[in-house]
Amino acid sequence: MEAGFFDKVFDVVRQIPHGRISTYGTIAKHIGSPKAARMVGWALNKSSTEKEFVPAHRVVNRKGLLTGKRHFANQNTMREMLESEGVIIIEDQIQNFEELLWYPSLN
DNA sequence: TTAGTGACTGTAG
DNA sequence: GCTACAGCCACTA
Repeated sequence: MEAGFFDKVFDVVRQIPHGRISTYGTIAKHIGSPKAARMVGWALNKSSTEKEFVPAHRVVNRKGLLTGKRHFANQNTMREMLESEGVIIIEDQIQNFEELLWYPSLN
């Protein structure tokens, strides 16, 4: 079995530390396809079917905007989960976004 | 099988 | 700074 694009995405996303965030492009680039950022979002959408929890709420677009919140059960879920981790969000926009941004490290 | 769609990003004007 | 377009891969109908 080879890890597909989705599996790689899940693996990277699960490495995001508590209270930190990352972006679709950063993850896609880490996997090897910077232009396939869309697929990262697609994978996260499917992540709800994964047995192991995937912190999809820690992944936002490059502006620090919660563009994926509408894919959660409730549109407040994503913000609430992030806030519970200490992330400050105002109108779907992550504050101190650049400081919280986490870059995947090569294992 | 083909066509359409999607939680995005980088480049160009 | 903004808008417009192309590229990327997988899934569904």
